[in-house]
Amino acid sequence: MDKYQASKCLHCPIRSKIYCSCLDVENLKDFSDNAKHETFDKKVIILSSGNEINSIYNILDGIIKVYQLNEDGNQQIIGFLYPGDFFGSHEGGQYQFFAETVSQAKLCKIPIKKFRIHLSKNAGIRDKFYEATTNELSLAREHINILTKNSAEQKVLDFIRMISLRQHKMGQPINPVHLIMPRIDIANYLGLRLETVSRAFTKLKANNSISLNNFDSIIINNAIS
Amino acid sequence: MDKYQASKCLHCPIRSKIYCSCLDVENLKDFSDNAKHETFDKKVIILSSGNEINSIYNILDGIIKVYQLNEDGNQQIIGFLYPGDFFGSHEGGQYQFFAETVSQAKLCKIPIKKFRIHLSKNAGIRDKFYEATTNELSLAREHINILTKNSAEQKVLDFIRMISLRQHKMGQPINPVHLIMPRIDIANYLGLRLETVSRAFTKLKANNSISLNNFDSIIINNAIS
DNA sequence: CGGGCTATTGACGCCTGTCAACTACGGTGG
DNA sequence: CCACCGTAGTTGACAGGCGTCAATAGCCCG
Repeated sequence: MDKYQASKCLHCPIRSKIYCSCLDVENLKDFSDNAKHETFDKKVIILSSGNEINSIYNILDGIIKVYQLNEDGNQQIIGFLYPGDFFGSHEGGQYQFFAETVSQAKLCKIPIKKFRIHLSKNAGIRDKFYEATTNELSLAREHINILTKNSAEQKVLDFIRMISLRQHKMGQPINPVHLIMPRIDIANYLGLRLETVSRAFTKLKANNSISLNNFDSIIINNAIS
Repeated sequence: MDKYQASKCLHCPIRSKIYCSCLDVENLKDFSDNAKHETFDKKVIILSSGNEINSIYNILDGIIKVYQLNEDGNQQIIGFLYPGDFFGSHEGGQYQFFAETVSQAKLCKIPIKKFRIHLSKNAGIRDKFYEATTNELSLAREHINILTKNSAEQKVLDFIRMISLRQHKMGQPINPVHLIMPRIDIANYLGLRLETVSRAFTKLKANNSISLNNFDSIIINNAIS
């Protein structure tokens, strides 16, 4: 069992891209003992705002959307997470957001109590973790930048570029861009309606800014402008 | 000199609302020795994106706007800071944003090297600092929530409420709300044009949602809806 | 009193939201 | 294998809201 667990983290496909990268073999084994891999179907809510924080999740495979409910009870998507991202932390007793699978997903789940022990005794993890938070902050600000663009076409193009860079960071090519999430989620993220997003795609095709293979496979024709 | 410096932090009007609150007398004196108070006119750029990080600033009095330049070179305001807020940190070698005074402002400036020494040896400050970063993150998400509202009227009303809460956190009453920043900055923050913001104010007055004393002194008539 | 800056208001065209119809794709059951 | 249905995406028509350009009003400061 121990052997299997240790190898689980040792052979983790995303370890180099996450806070665990700073762990030595000893600590990694400790992590392995506590980490549990789970697979989820699409459209499954992993955690909900207001629930007691009990675990932190690393994404091994698949895409997760993170959203809040605004005062009217409407969903507001604040981000899409990819393999190598994690979610579920951020002090305080309760989760401040919802996390839901967009596609089928494989997650690595670590009890928050165990995780906090690592945080307290390992400065490396602490730093990585702080870094991850500031990274979230810059993603939020990038989101803000997109939201203040004044045409739907520009917002959608920026969105596609953002996803393109995101998948590039995971070692995949810039093109084609795979938009796994449905149009309605893109629209929500951009503060638009799905019809408007659909029209923006049509215009971008007409512009030759992009080409579509399928709904979800897009080629950005011009890196500029 | 030392005596004056120590009393500077001891009598600091915002100390209870900032990371310094966790300092004991000894460390406070150390802070005092390094902290420098400076007064700035309105519309003065305190720090610029891309510049080497050399100081961290606490706001003693006045309002600061924080902005980025997007790819077109346009200003995008990402926040307004009030007394008790600070800015200038966030690891990496360079500032990632611009900070500019909106009103006349009084700041407390601390060399980053000295500050990092405190960070490394004082867990209390470290925690407070991490907390401040997550707080920034939730402010950014609140901003995102406002930006996705689909009417200008709603955006402006949300903005006024946000500022109202902000000044309440500083111990001032909810009403009247003082909008120190010009309409053009509000418009920029909300992703609108200043004419649209102006019209939104007019509509909100007609609705009886708000009343205006002056341009910058506003009463929210109905806390609900 | 005059000049410059900021805010408001007006006119108009375009873009986005809304409602609705239609198409494309995938899965299920006969 | 095909018919059917449900879900997701596209397209159309129309009205209202926002951006744009322009003129006017209000305020501060010299």
